Amino acid sequence: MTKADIARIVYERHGGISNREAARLVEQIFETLKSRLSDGEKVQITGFGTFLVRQKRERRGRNPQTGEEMVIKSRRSVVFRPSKLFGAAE
Amino acid sequence: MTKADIARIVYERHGGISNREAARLVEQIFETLKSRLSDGEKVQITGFGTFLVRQKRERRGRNPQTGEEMVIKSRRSVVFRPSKLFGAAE
DNA sequence: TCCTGGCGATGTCGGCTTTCGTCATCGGCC
DNA sequence: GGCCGATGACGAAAGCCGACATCGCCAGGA
Repeated sequence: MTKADIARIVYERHGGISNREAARLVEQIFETLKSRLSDGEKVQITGFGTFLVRQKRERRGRNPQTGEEMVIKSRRSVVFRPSKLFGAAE
Repeated sequence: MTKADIARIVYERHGGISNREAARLVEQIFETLKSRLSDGEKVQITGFGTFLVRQKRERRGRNPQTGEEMVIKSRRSVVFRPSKLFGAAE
């Protein structure tokens, strides 16, 4: 499933907006999420899950091509914590 | 940040829809995502990230309250793979 | 609908990091 | 006002991430 699929479903279910507007809305929502997460902000979508930003420390790894050890730099990552309300999680 | 914040931003930036409609849209989008992921489907939002459904095998754990060993049952989980395009991931 | 540019998946190793069970309480989302 | 999510305890097992080339597919514009 992709953004286009989501936009189509929004268009079909919502009514009153065009396909194009639906696509723009979907784009806007994910751009907003991305922007906030990039700023380090936590995002909580009740019933869906929570996006958290984690700061990961520098650590050792290796170049998988050469086998040489190298440093994986400290960086931020985004983790998703699904809501316990997800169905069929069996 | 929560669903309400996202809805407000959608309302502010999009125009032509009410606050309430914006909230419904946001709700609809995440309900759709949740539903598809619950069905085991992968969801890819280019530029944002990919949600994957993983089947995790049964494994050992322990009751944190009693210290007794117990089994963590096999189950499905959703993992999020952020796009490499996330900014400020430094 | 087509075309083109760009995004994402894939595989490799290994030391370190994260996962998850239960459950009561409280803050906050809807 | 009711429901959802965060929190913490332990430890075996699962997952992370570097580089990078290639190929499949997404997405936006015409």
